[in-house]
Amino acid sequence: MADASRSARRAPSAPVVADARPAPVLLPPFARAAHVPLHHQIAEDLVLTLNSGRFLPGAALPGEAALCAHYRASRGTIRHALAELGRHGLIDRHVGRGSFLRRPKIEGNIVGSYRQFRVEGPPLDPGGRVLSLTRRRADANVAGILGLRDNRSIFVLKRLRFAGGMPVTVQTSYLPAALCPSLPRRRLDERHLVDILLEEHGVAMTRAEELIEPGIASAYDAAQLGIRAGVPVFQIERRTYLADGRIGEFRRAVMRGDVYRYRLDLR
Amino acid sequence: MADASRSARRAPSAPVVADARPAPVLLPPFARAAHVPLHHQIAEDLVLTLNSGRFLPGAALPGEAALCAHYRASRGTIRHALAELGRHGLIDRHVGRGSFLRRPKIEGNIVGSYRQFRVEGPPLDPGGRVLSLTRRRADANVAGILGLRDNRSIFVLKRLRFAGGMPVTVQTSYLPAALCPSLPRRRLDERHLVDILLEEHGVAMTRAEELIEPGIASAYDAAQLGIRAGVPVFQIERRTYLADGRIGEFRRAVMRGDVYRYRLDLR
DNA sequence: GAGTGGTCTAGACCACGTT
DNA sequence: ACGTGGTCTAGACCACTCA
Repeated sequence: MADASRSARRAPSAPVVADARPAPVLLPPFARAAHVPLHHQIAEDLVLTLNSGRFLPGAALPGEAALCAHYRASRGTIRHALAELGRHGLIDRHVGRGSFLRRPKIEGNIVGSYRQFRVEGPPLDPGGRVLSLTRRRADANVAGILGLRDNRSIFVLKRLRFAGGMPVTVQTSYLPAALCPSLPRRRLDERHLVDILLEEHGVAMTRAEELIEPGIASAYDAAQLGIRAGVPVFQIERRTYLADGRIGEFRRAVMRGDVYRYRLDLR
Repeated sequence: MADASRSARRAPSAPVVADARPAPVLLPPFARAAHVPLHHQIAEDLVLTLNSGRFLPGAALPGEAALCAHYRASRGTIRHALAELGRHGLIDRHVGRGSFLRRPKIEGNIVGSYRQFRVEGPPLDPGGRVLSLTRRRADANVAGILGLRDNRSIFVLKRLRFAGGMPVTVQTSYLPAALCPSLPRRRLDERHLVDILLEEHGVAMTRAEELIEPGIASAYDAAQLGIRAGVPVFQIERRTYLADGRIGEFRRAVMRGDVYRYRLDLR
């Protein structure tokens, strides 16, 4: 079907307008290997073909039936491979229309197609130096963020944290006191907050969300971190959620920009 | 099997040590709805159950066979749902052992389990004001980054880019001239570089990688961006790759920190 | 109406880990 | 030896899109 080298598709009676429809994807011969999952081989083969640069974005892939024939595989296996490509953002799939080589979105939106991110830098040591730990009533601001009524009791915890012994981030955490009647200073020196809440209070933090902005080290932060005031740092807000959707911790952190950076992979 | 409420498992002759093996997951009754894919209903049901807080991390899920019976669905459907949960990082799966509620890794590593990131802020307009466009020989630095031999011809393009008419980022791009014999200033005003390379030179950029650091606006950047010198900005390095792995563009950018921020979702 | 991808089933064989 | 998840097949019905 749909052999693009045939020019007959270009409606002979209509004026020849640049169709903007790229030539469909043509697959090279395929030989399956042993000892590696077939769906994986097929996915790899398709990735190689589609990334070869021989086809334009928007090009139509063969239908699933055609792929079954070409790869001599069942539809389930083909669909397994295609689903993988779809998740990786290499192709778009539409019922009733077909599968298409994805248009590169790398620039269109500021980031169209996600991929992965990493934080590059040394891993944080557990715990850290407790700079202060107080229990007080939530003001309207914090109460709003934590989703509490005003005047509820909260813990405010300031810690300096290290990576391989080097101070790298100053964190101020706000926690509803209801979650953890006690919060011994000692434990916070050497353990992750997440672990303490889970193992000593049965509170599971399942999800977190971070907002990252550039900032400038204040004199106070700089003194703690051993850097000069005014140098660039990351300012990070984190909300950590409990299983039921409530916020278990709200945290503001200042992280050294000379030690850490974020890496994004886009496709 | 493995009914943890039976205490017989705790080797009666051995001393009673806390086994650390959490109670297995017990599923509530399930009734399927109409008009929504079964695998999706099952996945949702499992998410709700696992996130309910009734089970500890590490708890074993029923085997696939048991799930088939419980949900009265075929194994393919069950596996479809489980694969989804696995991808979302809610469960860990191990051949020969089973599936388990995932242990929260949110803090252990600086980021144990990734999820997604977004850039929050207005989308970039295509094109932008060309501040300068020169063609010159690559010095050792740029040649090294682009993977070229010294003295190869490159384009150096400085652009001010906008979002909804507001200047938001200053970009300096380095491109091997071999990719695009011509690079008309005019086109760069109104089109994405990626699109120009693809449609006018048949060069497809398939992948990009960004490094993000905090920085401080220089007097020059600030003037272009309409902000004060010294305010925090993002400094972004981007390498964009061709299908064959070569670098098609190396770019340094300064982006307003008061307009954009990064959001990470961790699980 | 023909072709597309989405869903679902039933059954098979396998390598792996535990016991 | 047994149960686990991983792979693969063959066949069915559906809703959707397009000509």
